[in-house]
Amino acid sequence: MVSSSPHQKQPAPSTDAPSCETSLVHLDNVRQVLPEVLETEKAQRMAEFFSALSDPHRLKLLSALAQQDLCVCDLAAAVKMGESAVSHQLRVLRSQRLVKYRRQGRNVCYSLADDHIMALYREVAAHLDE
Amino acid sequence: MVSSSPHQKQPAPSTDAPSCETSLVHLDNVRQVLPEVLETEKAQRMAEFFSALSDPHRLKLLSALAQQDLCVCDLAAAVKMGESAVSHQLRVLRSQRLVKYRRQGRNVCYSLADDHIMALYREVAAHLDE
DNA sequence: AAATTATCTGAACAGGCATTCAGGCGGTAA
DNA sequence: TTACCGCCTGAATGCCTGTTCAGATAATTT
Repeated sequence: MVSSSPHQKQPAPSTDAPSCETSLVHLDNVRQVLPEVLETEKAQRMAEFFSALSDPHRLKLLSALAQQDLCVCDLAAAVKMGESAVSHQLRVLRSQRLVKYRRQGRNVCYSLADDHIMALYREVAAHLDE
Repeated sequence: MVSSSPHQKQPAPSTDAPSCETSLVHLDNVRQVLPEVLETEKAQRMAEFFSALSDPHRLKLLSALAQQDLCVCDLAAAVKMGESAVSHQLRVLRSQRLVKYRRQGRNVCYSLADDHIMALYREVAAHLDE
């Protein structure tokens, strides 16, 4: 740790360029944190994952699957959506490997990808109920 | 558990209306799962929470704050965004109580709301690296 | 084979969200 | 007080996302 409390004007940066358009940053703090900031690509992937969970219908689908494996038409009935809409949403969940599926006759049976997901689910539920 | 494998045509439902437009649902499954499906309001709140995490810039901000508390202009420098944009994003994070803030002189210093958030963060990172 | 059922897909439209720009507010220093 | 700095806010624009409808594909039944 270097200096920590806000704003004693940085005179002239020793090595790097100032890199800040308007405000006077605390270069020490920034330099310390910068290498730990999530890389863009990783941040992107993580954002896509959370994005898959950021829809109430998809969360309902997951909560239904947490109970038992179900085929598309049952899911549609359970969450009261059209089957096409469900199919689209399941595609999103699949793309983030949140659910698995297998054919059973002419139905397609969906299930949670792993328990891991449930753990996360409960973690958030706890946060919201705090 | 009642019957579980797909599609032996339900003849006439005993009590409830069929409630499905096109496909033949497995009423047993649906009835069993239905009461466990996330209520709309709760699903909504949870979706909003995940939505706050579904942006790479916000995740970068959080990863920076995970390292140490920072004021807005430092955050902007750390994640290479404009300060106004950062401010808008911080508002989102605040609205979900992901971050706290306090004034320090004329700066506003942000920090993670609780460790809880970090646990969740790591959980997801693990899922993505699996 | 033809018909039926379950699911998926693509295009089109509507609604919501992130970014930018301009300006405002609160705190600090001269 | 006046000037300045850090941060916030609101409106406007462009993009991304969810839903719907129509049609396609796959598996089953007659």
